[in-house]
Amino acid sequence: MRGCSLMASPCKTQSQSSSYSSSVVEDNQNGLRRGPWTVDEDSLLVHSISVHGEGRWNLLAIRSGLRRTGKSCRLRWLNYLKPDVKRGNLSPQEQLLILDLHSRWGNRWSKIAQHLPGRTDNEIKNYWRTRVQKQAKLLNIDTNSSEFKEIINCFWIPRLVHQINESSNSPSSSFSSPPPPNMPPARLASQLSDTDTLPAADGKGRHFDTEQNSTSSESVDISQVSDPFSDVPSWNHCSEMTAAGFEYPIGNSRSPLTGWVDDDDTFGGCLWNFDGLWQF
DNA sequence: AATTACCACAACCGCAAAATT
DNA sequence: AAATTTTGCGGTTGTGGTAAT
Repeated sequence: MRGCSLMASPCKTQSQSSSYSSSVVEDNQNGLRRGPWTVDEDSLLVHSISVHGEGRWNLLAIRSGLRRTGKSCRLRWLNYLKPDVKRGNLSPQEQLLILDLHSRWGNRWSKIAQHLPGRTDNEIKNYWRTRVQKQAKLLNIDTNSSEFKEIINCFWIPRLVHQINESSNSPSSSFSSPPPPNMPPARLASQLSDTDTLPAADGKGRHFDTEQNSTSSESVDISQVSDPFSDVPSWNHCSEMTAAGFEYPIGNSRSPLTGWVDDDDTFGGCLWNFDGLWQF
């Protein structure tokens, strides 16, 4: 795997991280610190929260003696320090759920995160940007386009389901990202309750693409959301073109060698190459 | 061995809603 | 009721690690 799965502490030992402050910026105007958190700061924040509890972040920041904004403290706690935050790679089940929920809710990261125990909106957002949008970019397709959504439905999701089935069928599977044993199973979209549906309008003025907006302007019909684990593929609505083998969008002259494989006959003889997505 | 490019992720920012005074 | 503060969200940027050259 390239890169570092985690930034501040997991890539480093405690002592290394303690000295990991070269990039910390001191705001001269009010003496506040910015940038990566040190182990000492983390300890201070955790201790302060254990004493005063969560909330009132500005006050907490002052009480703790941390020269950080309340906002920064809140973010650090919620995205990293909170005990139930789950670290590590997203399981195929989680990826599947993200794809499914995003198709319905768009960039409602926090809402999506509510259905992935231990995962933060930031993590899901990063996943989407670094994995999903990367693929879209490679294909020169807009992630909001119907083409891309069809690719998700016809290739990506089936591939994930395939991998999940494979890993469940063979305990010794070498699948690189098995679900954590103690993790509560993430609910599938098809298992969401009615209260999970979107209201007619959230009134928050959040911005998401118009197509998503139009979709989310009405309650989601759960019955129309196929179970991705079902043996009956939900991608059977895919067009003849994609079922027979996806063709590049008109005008896309990119070489098939860079992102596609056609050596797997599992899903119609032509598959998007997702391999990189599995190898975290 | 040094440099460059890319990647994943943590952290910051601006904005708006909600809560409090 | 208005003003102020706090909280939460989504978008964006910055950083360090690693692979490639």
